[in-house]
Amino acid sequence: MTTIEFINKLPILEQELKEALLEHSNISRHEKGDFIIKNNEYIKVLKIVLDGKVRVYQANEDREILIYYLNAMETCTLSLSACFEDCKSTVNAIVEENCSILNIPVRFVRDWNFKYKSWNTFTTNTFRESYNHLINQYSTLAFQPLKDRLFDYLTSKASNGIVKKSHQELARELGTTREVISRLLKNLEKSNRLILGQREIILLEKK
Amino acid sequence: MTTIEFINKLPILEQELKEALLEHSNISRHEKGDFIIKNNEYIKVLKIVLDGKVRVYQANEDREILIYYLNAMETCTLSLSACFEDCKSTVNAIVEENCSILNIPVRFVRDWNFKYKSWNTFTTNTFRESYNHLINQYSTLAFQPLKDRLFDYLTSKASNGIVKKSHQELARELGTTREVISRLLKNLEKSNRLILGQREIILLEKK
DNA sequence: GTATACCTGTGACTTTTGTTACAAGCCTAT
DNA sequence: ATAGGCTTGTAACAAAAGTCACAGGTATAC
Repeated sequence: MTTIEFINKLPILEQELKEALLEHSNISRHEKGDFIIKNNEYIKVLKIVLDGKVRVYQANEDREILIYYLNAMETCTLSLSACFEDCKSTVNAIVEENCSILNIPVRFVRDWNFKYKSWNTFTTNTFRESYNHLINQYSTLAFQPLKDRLFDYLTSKASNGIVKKSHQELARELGTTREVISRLLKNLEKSNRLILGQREIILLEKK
Repeated sequence: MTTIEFINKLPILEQELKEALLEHSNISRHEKGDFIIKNNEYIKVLKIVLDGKVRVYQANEDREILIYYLNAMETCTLSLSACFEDCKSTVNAIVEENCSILNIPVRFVRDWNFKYKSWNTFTTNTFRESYNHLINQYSTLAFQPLKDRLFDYLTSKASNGIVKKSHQELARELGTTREVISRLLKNLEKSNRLILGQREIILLEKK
């Protein structure tokens, strides 16, 4: 995707803003495994994924937990947040599928926020949606047993009832370890809620 | 606190905005135990606490978890979020100390966001700070054992090394049950990290 | 093919957290 | 002073999650 194609997909009305976006942003390409953002590094640009897929997560010594995935046309809310105050990242972002990223220096993002109405709407919506989503994740984490979180997560990620992920990946996404996921999946299989394959899980319940 | 006193404490520059705030907002007073916001109700006003204290939390059948406290001069980020899209609350908010609340109908909040620069800064900062705070809470919840979360929470809430809360209150704030908190506190006492009293916990470590 | 890295299964055990049940202490209002 | 409600303690048990150790399967690259 080119910058122009991207801009035309955004709900942006102002011609001037379109030109500013073209002038001040650049596109970078990244391979699977590249780090886009590292914990404790300063964030200097707003990152918008044009295509591919990026995993944004927090890590402690031995475990990780997913904050969000960035898919095509999605904006990294944390780098948006950083646009309004110089700060270090508290998360990592790693490329899961080769991707193109639109980079916009933070000062423009900040300025445009009051200058262009559609940009203002864009940033506000990004914050709002991310915040609401995170609150839900938070109380799910607090209240739901892992078994349920796992099953719901599979349901949400399935396409045609199939999830193509390894147990290790699921563990990283749900903040636990591989063995625990394997055990829970096996239990779910025994109760006929899914079928396990090699890097493949077939769900037996419709949404 | 009056609306005018409040407005003068805000980092608001535009005279016109000050007048609009005065004209379109109202102050309501609430007693301890009142619900300000209930789960599943529509949010129609932005709520800013002028004084007193409000607890905003999520609940499931038998447990609760704190989202945030609103103290004097603090804004309910979730009601701010609701200003930009009609939606139901996913949380409850209950008055913990008698309070005055400034209520601003959502349509003004939305309009002012692009009309007045200082209001725009105010809303953006509110979102940014809340989002960053919640991300931290999230990974703490995912990775830290309850014992550590409890101790850190006590440290953060202590004034002069003392926390005046019952075990039940702590359980509600940390998303668990009273018995669990009692047990963990007793362990912490045994390892000389604090001293337990009646509705009082004396911390034995400096920050 | 075979080496290598990833992927899955699983038993045994530990730790953490939640549940149930009950006893007793403290505080406040009448 | 005493009743009722909140507060704390605690044992015993159950369930959930994490850890360790090892075995064997699968896929891919050379």
